[in-house]
Amino acid sequence: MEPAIDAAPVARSLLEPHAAQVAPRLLNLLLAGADGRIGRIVEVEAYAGAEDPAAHSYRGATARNASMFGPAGHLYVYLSHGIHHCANVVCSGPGHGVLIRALRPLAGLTAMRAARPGCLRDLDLCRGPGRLARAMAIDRRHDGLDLLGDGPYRLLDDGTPPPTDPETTPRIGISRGTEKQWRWSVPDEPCRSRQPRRSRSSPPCSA
DNA sequence: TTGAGGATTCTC
DNA sequence: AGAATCCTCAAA
Repeated sequence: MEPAIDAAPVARSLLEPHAAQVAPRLLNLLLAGADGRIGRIVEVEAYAGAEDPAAHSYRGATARNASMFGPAGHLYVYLSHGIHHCANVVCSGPGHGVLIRALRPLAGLTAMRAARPGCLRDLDLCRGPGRLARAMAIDRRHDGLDLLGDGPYRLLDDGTPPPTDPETTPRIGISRGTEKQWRWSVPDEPCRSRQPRRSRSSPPCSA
């Protein structure tokens, strides 16, 4: 048996206003879903609407990204590369959202394993945005869903504060806005996503 | 109507 | 390094 988890809903005011302000606050909160699946948020990225060329919302609202312009605390889910779904928490800034990039699995591991056949280690179940959406059974049907109500997916606080010294790095997998240090993660957390493959054109890591 | 380009992951 | 895989959006 997994231990019971005592957690309370998150206040909507936590998601105001700017995604880059909100993102590090989400570290160590819980994402809960169907079949008792719960994971602790250990890696996030901020996307900030019209001021952020890397954001899907950069050029304004479209059919795909409409939920990014809706109420804070709702989900924005998109399909990446025609294969993987990725989940964001919408912030109050227009077109702002926080991409959840990795979770540490806490409960509902059986359901997560079943959703991710071929995943060998529990550490890897939610290690990456596409993987965690799969493990939590999140897809485009959940786009726009409120995470702060009584819905099937909820953002919860079990009293664990965000880290005082989160690791800060550039965002992963984008081609514009790469100068912004808008990726945050919990230090020494094994369930963070892998660093991207070093691109041919970028200089090797000196050592 | 067309086509280039993905907020990724897995395998070779 | 390359593939899988399909939706989105800007441009024509």
